[in-house]
Amino acid sequence: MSQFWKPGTERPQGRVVDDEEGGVLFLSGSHHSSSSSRYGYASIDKQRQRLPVFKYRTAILYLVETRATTIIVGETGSGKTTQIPQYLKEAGWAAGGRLIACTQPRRLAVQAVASRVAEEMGVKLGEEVGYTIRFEDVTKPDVTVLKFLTDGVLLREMMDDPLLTKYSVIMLDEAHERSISTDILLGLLKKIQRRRPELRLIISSATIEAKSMSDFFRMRKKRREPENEEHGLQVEPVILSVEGRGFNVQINYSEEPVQDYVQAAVSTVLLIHEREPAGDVLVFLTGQDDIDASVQLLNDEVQTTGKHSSGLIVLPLYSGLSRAEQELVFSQAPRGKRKVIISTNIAETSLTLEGIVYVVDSGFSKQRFYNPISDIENLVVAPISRASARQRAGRAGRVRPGKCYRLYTEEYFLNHMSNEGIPEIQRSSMVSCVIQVLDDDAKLTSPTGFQVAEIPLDPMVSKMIIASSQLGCSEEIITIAAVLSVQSIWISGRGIQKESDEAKLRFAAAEGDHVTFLNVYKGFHQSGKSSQWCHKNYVNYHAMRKVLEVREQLKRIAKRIGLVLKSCESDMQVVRKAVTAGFFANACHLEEYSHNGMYKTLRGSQEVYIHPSSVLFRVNPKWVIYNSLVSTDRQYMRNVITIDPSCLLEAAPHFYQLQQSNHLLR
DNA sequence: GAGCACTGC
Repeated sequence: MSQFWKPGTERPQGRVVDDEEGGVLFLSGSHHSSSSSRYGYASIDKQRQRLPVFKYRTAILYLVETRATTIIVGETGSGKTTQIPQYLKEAGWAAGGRLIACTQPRRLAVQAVASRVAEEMGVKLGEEVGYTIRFEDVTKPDVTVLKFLTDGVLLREMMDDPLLTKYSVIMLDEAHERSISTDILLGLLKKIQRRRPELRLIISSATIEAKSMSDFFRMRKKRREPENEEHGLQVEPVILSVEGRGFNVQINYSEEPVQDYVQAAVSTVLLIHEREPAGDVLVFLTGQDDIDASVQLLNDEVQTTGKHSSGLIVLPLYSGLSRAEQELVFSQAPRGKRKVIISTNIAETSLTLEGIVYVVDSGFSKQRFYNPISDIENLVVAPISRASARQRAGRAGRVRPGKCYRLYTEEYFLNHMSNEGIPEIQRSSMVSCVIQVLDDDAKLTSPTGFQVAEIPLDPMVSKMIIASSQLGCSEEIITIAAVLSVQSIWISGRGIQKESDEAKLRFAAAEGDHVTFLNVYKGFHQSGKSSQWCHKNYVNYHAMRKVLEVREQLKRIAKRIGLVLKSCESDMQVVRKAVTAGFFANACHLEEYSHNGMYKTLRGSQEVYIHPSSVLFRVNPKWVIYNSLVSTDRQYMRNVITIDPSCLLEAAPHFYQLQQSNHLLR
C-alpha cells in the first residue's frame, strides 16, 4: 500500500489560512479578474492558461498531494472540470497503471467533457482519455488514464471492486446537485479512505454546501487512523475556492406576491421586450401545461397587438419535446428578433443556453416526493430553494451583465425559501439503489438476489427477467423490460390524439400493455426497423432505437449471469407468469360493486384505476398487475397486464400466504 | 378519457 508513487509538488505561493474551527483551510490566490475574451486564435495551451482555474494549478496539486480530501468550490466557467484531471495527469497521478476518475451526474456531460479533454490533449477519444456511461464504454484497458464517467457507473464499479483500487484520484464533480448516486458515493468513498489512505478525493461543489461537505469528510480526532499520520497525510479536508467567469446579474423582486405566475411571467416578458435592450429571455416555469399556456398567451399577444411584441420568437423547452423542437432553442434568433425560451428545470442544470441576458423566475418547480407508507412517488409543484434561485439567476450572466426578475417578493426569498433543496435521497424510493450497496451481511438470496443486483434495472424488472429464463420466455421479457425502460414508445401531441389512439388499437392485445409492446416490437422488427413504419403507426422511432439498444445490453448481461435466452413463440401464458413473478407485489383486484373501474391493491387495499393510456382502460379485467402508479387526482396504474390469481400464489407464496388466510385472494 | 420536473445503472 505504501509503495504508491507520490508526485512531488512544490508548496504554492498563496496563503494557507487555518479555519478557526481547525482543519478547514481557505486558500486565497491572487484575484486578478481574468478578462473574458473569447477564444481567438490562441493555441490550446494559451487557451488553457487563460482559464481562471489555471492560477490555482500549483495549489490544487499541492493540496491533493498532502490532503486526503480536497473540496473545490468553482463557479461556472472556471474550467475546473476539464483542467483539474489534466493537471493531475501532468503531475504523475496516472503513473504506475493507475487511473484518474472524474464523475458527472449526467451522461451528456460525461461525453462532452471527455471529448473536450481529448481534444485539448491532442489524443483520440477512447485512448488515453475515455469515458464510460451505461450502455457505452469508450475506454481502452491499460491505455486510458483519464476516465470520465457518470457517478452511477462508478457506484456500479464498486460491486466488482469495492475499494476502487485502480483509481489514484477520484474527482466528484457537481456534488452540490446531491443526486442519489453522488450521495451514496460520498458515503462509500469516506469509508474507502480508511482502507486506502493513498486514495485522493476531490469534491467539486457550489459555495453553499462546501462547508457541510467538509464537515462530512472531517474525521473525528479520536478515530483518526494512526497509519494515515505515518503517511504524512493530513486527513482534514480543505476547501479551495476558484472564481468563475460569470457576469453580474441585477436582481429584481416582485413588489407584491404574485397570484398567477403564468400571467405574471407573460407580462414580465412583454415588459422586458418593451423596455430593455436586445438580449434573449429565459423563463422558468414548472411543467408542460404552464409552458404551453404561456407560449400560447405570448403568441396571441404577438398576433393581436403586433406593435409591442413584434420581433418576439417564443419557444417552449421541456424534456418531452421531440429532438427537432428542442434544437430550435439553440438556434440563434434572426437579427432584430428577441428569443424567449420558456422552460422547465431542464435549463437550470442539464442544458446551457447561450445568449441569455434576462431571466424570469417563477420561484416554483415540479419536485418528486416519496411517501414511504403508501410507497407512492408524487410529482408536486413546490417552491424552489434559494440555491436554485441563484442558479437560475446565474443563467442571465453568461455573456454579459444581465437581469433576473423574480416573481416573488424579497421578503419571501429571505424569510420563507429554504436555503437548499431537500436532497433527492430523502425524496425517493430507494428500491433500485439499495440492492447495490448491501455488503456481505445483507443476506442476498442465492442466486436470485445476486442476479437481481447485477441487472441495472428496478429489482422488480430484474426479477421478472430472471424468472423468464426459467419459464423459457426471456427473449420476450427482455423486450418488455427494454420498452418499460424508455419513457413512451407512442407519439403523442395535440391534434393527433385520435389517430394515435386508433393506431394503438391495431397492436392491442387482450392480455394487456406488455403483450401490446411485444406486438409493436414484432412489427417494427419485421419492417426492417423502419422509421417510415414508425411514422405510419404513431410509434416513436427514437424510442424504438433506444429499445433496441437497451435490449442488446440486457441480453449481454443475461448471458453473463448465466440466464437462458429463449423465445416462447406465441405462448403468452408464460409471459404473464414471468411478469407476475417480478411484479406480484403490484397485484390488484377489481371492486365490482363500484361500477367505475375502481381497483384495490392487494398489498394495502389502496384505491387505484387503470390509466386511460392503457389498452385495458374500460376493459377492466378482474385481476391485473401494474408496472407503476401515477398519482394525480387519482392513482392511475400505468402498463397493466391481466393475471391469473393462482399464479400469484405460485409466484410468491411467502407474500400472499397471509392474504389468503384472510380470504383476500378471491 | 389523462398527462410525464430532471437524472442514472
